[in-house]
Amino acid sequence: MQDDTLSRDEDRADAWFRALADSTRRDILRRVLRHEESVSSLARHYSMSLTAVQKHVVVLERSGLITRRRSGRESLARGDAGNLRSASELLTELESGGRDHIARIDELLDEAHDPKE
Amino acid sequence: MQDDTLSRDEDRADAWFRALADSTRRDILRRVLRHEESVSSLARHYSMSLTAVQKHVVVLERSGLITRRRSGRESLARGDAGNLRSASELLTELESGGRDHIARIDELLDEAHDPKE
DNA sequence: CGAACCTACAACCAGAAGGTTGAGCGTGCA
DNA sequence: TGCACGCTCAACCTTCTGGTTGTAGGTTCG
Repeated sequence: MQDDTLSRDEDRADAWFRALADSTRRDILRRVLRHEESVSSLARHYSMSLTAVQKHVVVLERSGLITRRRSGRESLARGDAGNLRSASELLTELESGGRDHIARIDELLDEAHDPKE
Repeated sequence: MQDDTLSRDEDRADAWFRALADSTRRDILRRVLRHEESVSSLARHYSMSLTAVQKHVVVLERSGLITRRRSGRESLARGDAGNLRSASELLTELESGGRDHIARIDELLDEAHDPKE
């Protein structure tokens, strides 16, 4: 469970959209895009267990849409605007239905950075 | 087949990103954004059963990212640029903060005792 | 030190996802 | 008419998801 590099581009896109396909995770992402927040602080906003929220944070982290740093006993999460923008641009490219947009999408995926290296 | 209104906005967003979180479905979407294509024609591009591809098309259709029309014995799928744009804009909104949205969600959660129905 | 706090992780569970095969129905055509 | 084609649906299987509870380790502070 620790050795998946999300090597293939399509896998990375899968992870982005899968992470976004849950309203709780989108809400967490909105929050940590504005300011760093700890897992337990995040958990107080939702009517589910701390563990459930922690799992959502892990999903977001592994997708690359957020990063985390340790501060004492807290784990502070922050949104990764770069990767979110890459996901957004991938959609924009789909939207414009460009003929050679597939090559363009490869570019976008290539410039996305891996989570937690 | 169109009585599933996906009433809440968040449910619609869930469906959008869930539909996008699969590389086969993204590929189908790319194709039908360019030109209408039948289910069996789409299926010829992939190494899976017709039924599997048909299910992917149904997922895309129910998410609103594609529409279908009947032509004789064929079911022709076409990408819905409007809803795809909405999904894209939702990401852009996330990207740029979305303060109002968070406030509104907090209100709703404060009122509702049972979120998530 | 001891207590409270934050995080992590394992085990478990119900339900959804993604695939298969097989049957069946409407449509087009030789 | 008969038959191939395109699609749909049901049933089934396996894996993944999203939630739970319980246990435990590291950190802060009285």
